[in-house]
Formats: sequence, structure tokens, C-alpha cells
Amino acid sequence: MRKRVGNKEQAILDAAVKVFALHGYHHAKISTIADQAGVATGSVYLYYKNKEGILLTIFDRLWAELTEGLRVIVKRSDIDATQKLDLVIDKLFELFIANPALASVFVNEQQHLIKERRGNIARQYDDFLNLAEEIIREGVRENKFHPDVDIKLFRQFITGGLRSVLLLWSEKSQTLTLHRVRQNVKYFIKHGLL
Amino acid sequence: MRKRVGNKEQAILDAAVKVFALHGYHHAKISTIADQAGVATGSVYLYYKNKEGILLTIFDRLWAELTEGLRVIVKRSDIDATQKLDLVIDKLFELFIANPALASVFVNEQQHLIKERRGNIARQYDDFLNLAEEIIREGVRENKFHPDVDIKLFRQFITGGLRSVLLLWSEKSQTLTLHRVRQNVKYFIKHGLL
DNA sequence: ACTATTATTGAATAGTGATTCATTATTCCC
DNA sequence: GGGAATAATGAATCACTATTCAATAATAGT
Repeated sequence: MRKRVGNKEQAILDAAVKVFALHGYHHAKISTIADQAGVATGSVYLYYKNKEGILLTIFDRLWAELTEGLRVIVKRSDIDATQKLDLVIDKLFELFIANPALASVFVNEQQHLIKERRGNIARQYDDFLNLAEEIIREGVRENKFHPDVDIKLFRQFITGGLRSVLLLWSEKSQTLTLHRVRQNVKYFIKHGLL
Repeated sequence: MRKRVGNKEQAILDAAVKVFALHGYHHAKISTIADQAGVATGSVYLYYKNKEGILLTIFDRLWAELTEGLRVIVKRSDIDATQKLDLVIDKLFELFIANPALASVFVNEQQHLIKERRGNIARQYDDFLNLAEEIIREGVRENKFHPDVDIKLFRQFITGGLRSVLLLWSEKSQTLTLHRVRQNVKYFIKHGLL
């Protein structure tokens, strides 16, 4: 017998995030990912079905973590919808502090996965959006948020804006502190430009 | 001699927008685009250098139109920054009314073009953002907009949110009138959620 | 009607890189 | 130390499709 030494599965996943972020999914080569992970090209296929499988795993774990975090926040009864919204944003930003490359992959590479409903990405994405919707609905019910907003549109607008801002940050994290970004985003969402 | 009959260049461009929107740039085949345009595969190369050339042309024209429209709006002295912001949003939405597929391509396919600074997409994009920035700056100067916002962040947040909302609309234009989307977006940007 | 010129075609080619698999290496157990 | 048993390798294969180009078609001028 021979024991598997080190965590190659995780090493490959980490390498893939970096390489996908740098070159984009379609231009990323399996051989580059393997190099970066310190394994042979063929070894990648011992741990993942294929290239798309790697991307699916990245998003599976990401959404699982985000959705779980959001679920906990939504359940809380000690804070109101406004504070919940703040916490969601904190959660999102925290996840990307340690790993800016993940933000880039998150923003750029999931469109076609969702459109083609690969894996259960689409379901997890729906879950997340529905949970986010609950918070907004709660805020409207308690007269904390403006009642005329179209919830689905607002939800879409916020997530799109957040993704875009995260991307900017992931590319220029030297000059832009995440703290500053987060403060601004919270303000925009609540008060708008006026 | 032989005359070129019809506008094949435009036909190919229109076909490409549809096919890119449907399958995404990387999964779109030249042969499919040619079929859709009613020409032979090889003919595509009489009008465009290569596949990327088609995408570059799509974005060149799109950004040229958007930037030109924005330039005119920024120059106007008969309206204030708030009204200018409304007009920009109108402009953006109008452009996609006739062509929802274009919205999908616009949202999904330009990240790598900008990152790699292909063609002059990146320059035109910068121009557009800078013009948008001018409007916000003007609003702040005239005390119409809140003075503490980070202009670059806000600009990024708005454009990301807009893109995301446009994408939703382009996919569900049956159930979601553009008018409704536009009204909501204008409201969000100015007043936020509270 | 013929010829020159340019437009168009689409099957053949070529480049790329994902995936496979025969071979080799490592570890465990006796 | 030897032999299972499994892990890992990486060069060869395969699949896909962008691009090319020799052949053909269409038009204009004479």
C-alpha cells in the first residue's frame, strides 16, 4: 500500500483559483495548474473529473460557505434588517480578504455555470438570493426599508454592484483598503447618492 | 469584376452577437456564426481578422456609441447632475431595448478584453468611466450629491449594478418591462434602500 | 460571349490543450 | 527484503474547432 501524502486535492484547488484568476478559466491550462500545485499533469485527474469539475468544486464550496453564513444571519432575532444587511456585506468581504484571487474567479467565471445549470451551483445561487430577499422583505415589513422597491431588482442590483466593487478591490488591493470599500458600499446601499 | 451584394460584414456582426449571447464567446463556433449570417465559414475571414476581431468590433462600436452619447450629456449646461444621471441611464437602456442579446454580450464577455487591454476597448472604457465620474463630481460640487462618497467606488458599484440588472432583463424581457427596471434603478441610485 | 477581376465557398489543415494510460515510484505489511 | 497495493507521472493520444486556401461562382466591362 501507499499513503497519499499532503493534501493534493486542496493544493490543486488552490492552484486553480490562482491560475483561473490570472488567465481566466478558458485560457488556464491544466498543466499550469498542475505545476503551480506541484503535481504532475495527470495527477489532476486523480482528484477531479475534468477541468470543469475543478471550477464546479470551487463554486460549490464558495456558495456553501456563503449560503450557510447568510442562513445564520437571517435567522437571528436580536437584530433588525438593517443590521443584517451590514452583516451580509461583512461576511462577503471577509471571505475575500484572505484570498483576493477567489474574488476574481467569483466575479468572472460563474456566468456560464449558472446559465447552463451545471452542478448545483444554480440551486445554491438561488438559495442565496432567496435568503437575501428575505432580509429585504423583512426590512420592508418593518418599515425600515422603502416599500416601493422591486425586491428582485434591488437584490440583483446590489449583488452586481458588490461583485464589481470586489473585482476592483481584488485587482488593486494595494491602494484600496477593504475597510474603505466596505464602508462605502454600506453607505451606498442604504442612502444612495443623494 | 464582382460586386459585394448585401452587407455581409454587418450580417456577421449581428449573427455573432446572437451566438455569443446564446453560447458565450468561448463556446461559440465560427461555423455557427457563419450559418446564422447566411454565409460560408470561410467568408467570415474576409471581413474579420479572426474570432477575437469580431468581439473587438462589437465592443468598439458599442463603447463608441455609449461614450459619444455620454459626452453630449456631460457637456449640457441646461440641466443639473441629477438629471444628467437619469439621462445616462436612459441612454444605456435605450441601446439595449432593440437588442437584448447585446446586453448579454456586454455584461459577460468583456472582462478579459479589458484586462488584456486588447484593441482600444480599455481606453474607451476608461473614457466612459471618466465621463461618468465628471457627472458625480459635478453633483458633489453643487451639493446635489453626498460629498463623502468615494467617486471611483461609487462609479464602479453603479456600473456593476446596472450591468447585472440589464442581464436579468435581457434574459427575462417577457416578464420585466424595461420601463419598470429603469424606474427602479434610478430610484436605487439616488435614494438607496432606506 | 468572352475575359478579367473579385467574391465566396467549404473541405482540408493545423494548433492547441484536455484527457488517457502504460509505466514507474512509494509505502505498507509480513 | 520482498511483494502487494496504491499513488503519481508525463508523454502520447484525441477531440475540437479556428483558420487557410485551392477551387468555383458571380459580375462588369468590352
